Amino acid sequence: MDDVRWLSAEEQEIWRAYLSATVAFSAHIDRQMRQDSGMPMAYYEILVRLSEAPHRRLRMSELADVSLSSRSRLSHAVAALERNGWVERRPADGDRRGWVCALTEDGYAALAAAAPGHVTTVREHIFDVLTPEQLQSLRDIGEAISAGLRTECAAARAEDEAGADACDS
Amino acid sequence: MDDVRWLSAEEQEIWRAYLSATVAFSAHIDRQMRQDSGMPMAYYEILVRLSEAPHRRLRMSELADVSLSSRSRLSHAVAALERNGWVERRPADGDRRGWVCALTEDGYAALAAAAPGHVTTVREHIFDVLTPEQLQSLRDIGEAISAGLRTECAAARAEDEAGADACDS
DNA sequence: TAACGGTGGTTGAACTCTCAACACCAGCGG
DNA sequence: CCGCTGGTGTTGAGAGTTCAACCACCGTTA
Repeated sequence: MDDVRWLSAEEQEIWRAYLSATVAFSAHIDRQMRQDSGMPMAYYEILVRLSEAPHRRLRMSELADVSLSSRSRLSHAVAALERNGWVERRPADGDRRGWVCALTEDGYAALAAAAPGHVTTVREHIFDVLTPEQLQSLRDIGEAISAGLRTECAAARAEDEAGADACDS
Repeated sequence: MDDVRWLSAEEQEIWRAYLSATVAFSAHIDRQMRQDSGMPMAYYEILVRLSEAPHRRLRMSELADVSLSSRSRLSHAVAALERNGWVERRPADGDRRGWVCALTEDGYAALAAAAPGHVTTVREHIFDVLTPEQLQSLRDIGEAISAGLRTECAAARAEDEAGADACDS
């Protein structure tokens, strides 16, 4: 385990460029969302995914998967959103363990109010500063990284029969 | 302000690819750092920047800038790192307002212990899954996004004489 | 020297996230 | 019918972040 493949000087520059941009931009977009709409980006993502689901409702576990959050985080987040009157929790029919989370009219209105500012921020800082070629490359890069994370989870699950494989988001 | 330039279907796919990858990867690398070294990525970044500074020490404000964190966050973080014995705070000479933060030997040892696992994770999920062309593109993309964020700050400062321009990281 | 706006840094409260239990139920095998 | 394993979702405590004051000090100006 001592033969670490350290980063070359050029690799370090690439890694720093990636890290700086993603950290700074995610901070920027999160701050924009909090200031203009009073919720963090993670909550906005939950509302978006709900709004795109059939009947604007989703099982908690599915909602956790698509909104890129852990189950525990989703539980806390939905509790907060419910206090705002933006979502409702109802028992799932057919499985007395499960719950479905449904977007309310107020929640949809809050989402509609938040969307313009969010989209404008994304356009200004991503689509307006990158060339079409860079955007295509960005898609490929994102998919490659996501695929790499998924295959690591699969590999960990396969070779690790002792459970607890730490691969939830 | 009603003419929002919404995202096309293809733009939405690109944005989703970017968002999924960055959120999932940052969660992954943060979890790796917490499990293996007991500190979040933000703290590791602080130690790294300190270790690269002359005499392994830096003014608080400079440290905040290079480690991509707000002043408040850095204050709390350095307080925690100081409790671990990994950094020390000393008054800055020449300016009785300021403080310099210095990496201790224990802090350097903690950084050296954390680095291999961190670098391995970065290599496996970035450099091993992307082509040389994609890596070059990733650097350009990161620099373009960072530049866009900086120019927005400059523009906001220029046209906004009422102060409070919200451009700290 | 006294006032004053600007900078450096801290603090505390509220909020969000993570982690490790925990409760509950489904499905299956004895 | 009971136990057992696994999946669903929640809870509470602790850690980390944000935001809005706040204090102390600098440099400038009157």
